[in-house]
Amino acid sequence: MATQRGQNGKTGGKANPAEDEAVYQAILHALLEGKLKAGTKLAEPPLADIFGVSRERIRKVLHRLGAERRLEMIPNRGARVPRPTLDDVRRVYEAHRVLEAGVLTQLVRHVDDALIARLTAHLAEERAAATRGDRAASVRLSGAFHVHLVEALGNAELTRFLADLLSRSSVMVSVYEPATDSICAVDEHGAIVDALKARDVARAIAVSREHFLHVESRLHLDDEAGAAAQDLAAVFGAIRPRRRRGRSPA
Amino acid sequence: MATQRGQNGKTGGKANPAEDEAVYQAILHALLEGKLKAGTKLAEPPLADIFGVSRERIRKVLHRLGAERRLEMIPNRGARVPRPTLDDVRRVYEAHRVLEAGVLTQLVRHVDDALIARLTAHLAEERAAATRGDRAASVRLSGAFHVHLVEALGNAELTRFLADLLSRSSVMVSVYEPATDSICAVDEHGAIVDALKARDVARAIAVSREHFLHVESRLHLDDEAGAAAQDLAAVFGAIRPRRRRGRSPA
DNA sequence: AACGTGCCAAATGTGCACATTTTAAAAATT
DNA sequence: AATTTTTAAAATGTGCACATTTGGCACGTT
Repeated sequence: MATQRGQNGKTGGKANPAEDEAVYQAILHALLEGKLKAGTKLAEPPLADIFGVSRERIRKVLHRLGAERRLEMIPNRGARVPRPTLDDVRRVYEAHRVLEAGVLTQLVRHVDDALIARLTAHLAEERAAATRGDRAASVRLSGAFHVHLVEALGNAELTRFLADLLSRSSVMVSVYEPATDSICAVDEHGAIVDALKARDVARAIAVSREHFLHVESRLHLDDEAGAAAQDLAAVFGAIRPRRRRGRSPA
Repeated sequence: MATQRGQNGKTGGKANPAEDEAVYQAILHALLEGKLKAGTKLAEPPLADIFGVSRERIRKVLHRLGAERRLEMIPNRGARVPRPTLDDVRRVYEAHRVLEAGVLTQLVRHVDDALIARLTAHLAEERAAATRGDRAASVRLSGAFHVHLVEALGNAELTRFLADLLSRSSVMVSVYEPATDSICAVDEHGAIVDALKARDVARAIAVSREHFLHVESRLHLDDEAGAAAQDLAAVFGAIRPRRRRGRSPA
């Protein structure tokens, strides 16, 4: 058997329903991790080769990521990792700021001791990570704080919006690294909790606003994203060693 | 030629790139118009037959609509028009309310005479439609008012969020018809503009909040959505008269 | 040597032929 | 007769074989 078929010997076989998700998660993870540099071309044949799945499998995932605006799809020209403008980043941060203002407005009507306790506990975690010098944990917990705020409302739609914004901004930090230190200062998060505790909407919003503007002001263009980014199999650690379907006559 | 092929005689021909969009728009429009009742099964073969395109074309569109959460996709079991719970509708309205609170908070910082003028003009349109008794225009303009508010911020992300919520709630009104009269009272819209004019954030938010709660309170279950909904070709006015690929032997 | 033109390889897009699963209807058993 | 089992038809999922388009490279012209 010279030519390698999909994954099982059958012609139109179906088989693994979770394989789509695996490929999707792999590419998404690499994207969120910042391993895929902006402007990188994601061609179907090499990816199919790397993951050891059929091309249509890759194709479906790529188009899905395009629909989620995580990849830039150009008709007849494939998928590329988007190169966000500085304005794009600002727009995302502004949207996050506006959304959180609404969340806080609604949240002061439902604050109870349990919520304050949870947020306070989270602040302790953040401080611990900060003093520990664990930068990765700091970034993660910093984002999680804002997630906690929306989740307190228990509205799946709003939670989804914020998750969308957060994932998008986390991609962008790889291009416009917003700070050498932590993304969000723990003190500012603490100030938001204090304002919530006092049921002071105006102050909570003001602090939140200042907080975001503070982060935005630190953004600066990291102009090393010229082009390059020719890595590919190196990004995904050669998940499955499988060669492309050979054309050898016999 | 007994069996009808895709759309051109070729086997793997590509051809019309806008045909996907046409089918997508047709189904989306029928969905937003409320012509497709909740729970209706959208099978691929009949739709391919109706629109006169290949099954994979339909397939792609269906999955896209599923990714947008406009259709309920069940693995190996196809697509159905979702049957939103009353909680689902409330959640969407709440999200809209919270989002608009944030928008208004940000908007009072940027109000100028031009914006007030535009909103006032829109209010005039709404009143005209109301006194004219044009219910369709009233519903449309009522939604457009909230769109105007976000668009004033000039943030594409926020505009997209609101458009998403608005389209979703407009689908739901067909199930839980929120009012026999107009969706939004023009007076309440006017009150929001007044508060904006006075740069009074708190009042603007309060009015907006009451406005949404008012609409939500009118929601009631229209329990005729048992099942039925067996229409199909009737919904789409038999866009293209083309019979399915026949199995006739000769 | 610089620019424009034509050609060839690679990549994307699409219909089709199956395999698999689901759904229903018919048949058989209790 | 009602319920379970069997069976066939319909529908969904997937790989593959093309057609179409794109991009680059060689060749020829000015």
